[in-house]
Amino acid sequence: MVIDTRIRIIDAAERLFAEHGVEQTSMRAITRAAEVNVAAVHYHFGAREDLLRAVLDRTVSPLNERRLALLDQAIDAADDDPPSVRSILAAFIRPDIEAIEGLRDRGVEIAQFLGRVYAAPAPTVERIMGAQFHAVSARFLKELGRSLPQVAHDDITYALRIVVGVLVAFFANATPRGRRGDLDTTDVDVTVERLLDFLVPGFVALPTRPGQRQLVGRRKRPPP
Amino acid sequence: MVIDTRIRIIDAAERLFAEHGVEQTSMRAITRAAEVNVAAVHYHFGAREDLLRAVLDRTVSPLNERRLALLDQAIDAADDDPPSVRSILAAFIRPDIEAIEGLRDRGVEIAQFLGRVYAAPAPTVERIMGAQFHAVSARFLKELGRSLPQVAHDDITYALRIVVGVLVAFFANATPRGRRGDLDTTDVDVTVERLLDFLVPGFVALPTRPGQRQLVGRRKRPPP
DNA sequence: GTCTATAACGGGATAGAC
DNA sequence: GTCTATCCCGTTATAGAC
Repeated sequence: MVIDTRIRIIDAAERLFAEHGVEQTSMRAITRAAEVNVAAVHYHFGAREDLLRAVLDRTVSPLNERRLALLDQAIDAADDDPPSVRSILAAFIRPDIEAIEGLRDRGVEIAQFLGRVYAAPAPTVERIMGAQFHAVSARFLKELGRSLPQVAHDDITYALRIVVGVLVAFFANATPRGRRGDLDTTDVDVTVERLLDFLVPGFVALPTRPGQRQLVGRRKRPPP
Repeated sequence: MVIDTRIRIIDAAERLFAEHGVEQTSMRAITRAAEVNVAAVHYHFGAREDLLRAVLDRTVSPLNERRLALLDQAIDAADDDPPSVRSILAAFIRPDIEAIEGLRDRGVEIAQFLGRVYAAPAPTVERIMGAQFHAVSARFLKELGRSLPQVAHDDITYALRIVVGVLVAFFANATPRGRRGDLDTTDVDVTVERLLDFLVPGFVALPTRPGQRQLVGRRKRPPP
């Protein structure tokens, strides 16, 4: 074995999926980039979708595991109190920002990849990741509900969805290697805090129900 | 002419682009749906990208025109003062929400279409719409800068990008015809206000420069 | 204006030699 | 494990009959 064909294929696929999108990347493009024969990928993975599964398992699944781990940490750190909305959202956001930085060393512009996967998952991606995404968001919704007892469940769902959208926009426009000095993500802490500064106030402004104990800044619904 | 082949083609293309994405929609699928021959589209439009241009011109461009018109209205309504951030953002997001409702009558699930176009525009879409998107956002950035003189230009750019992300999230999850009672957009006013309630606090929390006259709720950057 | 037929190509998958 | 050769499909685009 030269360097392990299997790994070379996953590396190339990961990079090309990120760059051009899953559905726009042909197996031939992947094998060309990996300098491997077309048949090798069928030998090692089976069908195209199985290769996609291998890539998502290595690249996206760990992000969700880390999200849950950070959430548990936040809960522990808060003792018996419910953790702050900020700390919950930090657990949700941070793994992606870390990944953007970390994967640059592998030459993978993961940001746009995640943007696409989160925003408009291709049917194949949906099949593979759907259950996992659902489980993670269910867990975060539960914890957010505990920290915001006066906010209706639907409103929290809605707000978390917005968080995902913000990540998508953030990723989709993250310039490769910070070119154009555009969206600098080189300092993970700064980037996370900056996003939280924008998002947390939106959660605080969520409408509260009768026994409101929440905060200021109530919103007015327009006249009916 | 049966009903005008040209229109039938655009209608079908619009619907399929929205449903499956631009790059995933073949001309054959379009002509099948339009019950038109494959060659007809070449006769009427030329190449595939020219058809795409026709669809975007009819569906997305009017949204940007309306954005600018609403922005002008907001400026007029504020007399000589700079308009509020809320009114500027309302002008930005309202046309999309209106379109989601309006196009349902044509059977077009425009929401997912816009989500894809805004989040990760295909290269072809980028070629066609890039300049227009840039012009519109430049205009809004200018006005936001006037209304938030103490906020750095980069931070406003950053925040507007987040707004786009919020729209993307909103679109991506808007269920067809409000099925699953999920994200109800039947009342445009309510939907717009709800989004603004989440977004405006984030703008208010943007960092201000020395001569700050802005507001409360300052953020801390983490230690370097 | 609308059709059929076909050119020219790229895609995923597999059989079978090495 | 890895290669070549090939099958069969769907794609855009065009030529030419009607």
